[in-house]
Amino acid sequence: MTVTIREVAEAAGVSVSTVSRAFTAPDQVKPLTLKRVLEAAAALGYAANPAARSLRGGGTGTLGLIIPDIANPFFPPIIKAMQSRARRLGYTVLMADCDEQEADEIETIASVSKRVDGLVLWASTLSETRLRELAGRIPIVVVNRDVPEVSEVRISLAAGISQAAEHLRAYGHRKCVFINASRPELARGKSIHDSFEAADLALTEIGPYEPRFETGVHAAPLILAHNATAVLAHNDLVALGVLHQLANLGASVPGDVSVIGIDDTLLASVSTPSLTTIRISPDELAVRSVELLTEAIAGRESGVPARVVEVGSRLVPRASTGPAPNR
Amino acid sequence: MTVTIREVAEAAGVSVSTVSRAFTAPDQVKPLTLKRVLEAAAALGYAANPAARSLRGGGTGTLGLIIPDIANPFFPPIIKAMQSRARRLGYTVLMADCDEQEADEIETIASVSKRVDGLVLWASTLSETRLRELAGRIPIVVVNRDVPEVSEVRISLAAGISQAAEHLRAYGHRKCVFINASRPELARGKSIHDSFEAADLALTEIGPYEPRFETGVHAAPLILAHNATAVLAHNDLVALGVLHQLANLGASVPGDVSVIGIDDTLLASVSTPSLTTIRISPDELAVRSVELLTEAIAGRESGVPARVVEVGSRLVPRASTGPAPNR
DNA sequence: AAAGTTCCTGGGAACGTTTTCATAGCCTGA
DNA sequence: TCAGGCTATGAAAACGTTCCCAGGAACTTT
Repeated sequence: MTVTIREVAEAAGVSVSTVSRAFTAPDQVKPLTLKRVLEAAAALGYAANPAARSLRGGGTGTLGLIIPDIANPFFPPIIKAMQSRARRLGYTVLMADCDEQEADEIETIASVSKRVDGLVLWASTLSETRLRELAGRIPIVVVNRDVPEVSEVRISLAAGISQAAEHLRAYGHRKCVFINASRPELARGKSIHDSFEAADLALTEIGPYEPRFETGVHAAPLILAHNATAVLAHNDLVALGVLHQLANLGASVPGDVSVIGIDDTLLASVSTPSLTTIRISPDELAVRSVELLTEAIAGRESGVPARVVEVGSRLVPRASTGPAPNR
Repeated sequence: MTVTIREVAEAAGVSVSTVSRAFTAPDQVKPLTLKRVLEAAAALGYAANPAARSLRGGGTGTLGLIIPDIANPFFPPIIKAMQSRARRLGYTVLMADCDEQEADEIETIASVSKRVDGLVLWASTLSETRLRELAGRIPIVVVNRDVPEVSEVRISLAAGISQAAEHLRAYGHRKCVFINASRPELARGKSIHDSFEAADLALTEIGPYEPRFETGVHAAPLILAHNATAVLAHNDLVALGVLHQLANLGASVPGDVSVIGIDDTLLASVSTPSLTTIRISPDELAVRSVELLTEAIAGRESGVPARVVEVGSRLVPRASTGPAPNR
């Protein structure tokens, strides 16, 4: 049924070794022979069997991607970008969602790790010990987890946050609320409070809550109660909750309150008003993590040291921010 | 480095055959022996090598899922549901996005088809001939493509559409605009016009356009120009474009115009006002397609005939629809 | 007690590649 | 002209399983 290397060899009048070389090391076979082999292969519709190849030890040609929740609109563009990037390097991406559950993540990793050459773990729920142990068995790259001797892609919101503060200050705002639902990247480096203070903006933090739409809904009246004229939300989804409830409360955006999200998901660009937000480039995230992972795979034997790369952010001003109201 | 069946056999004092049977046909090995093998395997941390298994002919244990665009918020919940369903059946899901490009789809299928036991093709761009030819080589299930002798999951919007019509009629609407961007499921069976006519509602169709946010933006003034008090949009995204632009034009929703979307994506539940929409259950879609595919895989040899199953829809009333304005 | 069954286990081939090693032909340089 | 090196090719082992086949042990049945 399925056409193997042997049949190609027969058709081309060469040995299987030569056919194999024609695909994996074309420069080692005489041009004329190469042509014959390639033509025979094309005529028969031959495609190498990945199982046999990886059994022999050539790797699986697949990169694994473990994501906490695909339904979070932050991830699809990243997955997409990783796929196209990986494809260009000859890899397939095996993506798995693990519902933010540690048990699911462990099970998923176990079932996937034999099928891939390496793993990108997004916001893993695993303990540092477990991650290091895993890294000993298979090349991994973690995103937003700081574990020694493991390559990491680190998101930095610093630029976006300080741009947001300046943006609000330029609009004359003085009081801002931050709706916190625990982003690991905010716990690092210069604090969000420092950035806002640097722009001479008073920042009140509320939470931590769950990162859901309802959190924004619940937070909206608190913003008004604090007499704040601006909000920075944990992410776009929470910001949309704020927008929703402010409308219900009769407060206009940006007339009475300016709202800023984080992530620049699809949600931000299609809301009414469209949402000013802090963008983290999915393409850059994807390119970096694939780069780090292929690097780790290539250096598996030779022991290339782990690397950390930082991916920045920037403010994308849209319609949900504007001049502070005069009081 | 990696632990194989042979080492387990040695540790348990049995042959490799027995170890293999302990995992693939436990009832064929004596309980005591089984216990010894399982313990040895656990102690060594043994996990079967999928490459070897599939090379031998046991299938890959993977289902392929080809999607036109993951960034479309309709898909993530489906992918998620398919994964959890497949996992319960012992399968892994290999998802690939192909950007709605036929060339990408062909390439993707080629690179993926050897790694999976079967394929679910969502809204494939492939010709019917190609699909049938593909079906001859590997079990496939198509979604929303009608090709003879190939199993299909078919989305039916009939129920949702007629509920939408009745819903609007009950609110006193008489004129409605439909923003068309070509959904194959609307071209089948009772037409959308018939459903609206049955509810005594005049329906004006505009388009076809591209299914984008901007399409809704562009369509909004046309709705007012038509003197319609209700809109049915191609999907939630387009509906959000309408919402956006109606707000800019000073028309209130649902005060002046009622808006209905299709798909019930995340967008619908987080917009302001929240969007009345026609829901197609992602879980049912996922369960059905996995079911059909595993069926096709199991019946590969025995030649089980292709099946078609229909997945229904229903209206989810939210805040974007209300009483028609008095004129 | 012999013959037939059933149950459990082990040996070994096969799956489709890649890669090491060997070999044969050819070229280079003195 | 011949030693030595390079190039192109083939033979065969190995990767980790599964599964067919065979055989021994333990039961039944007569």
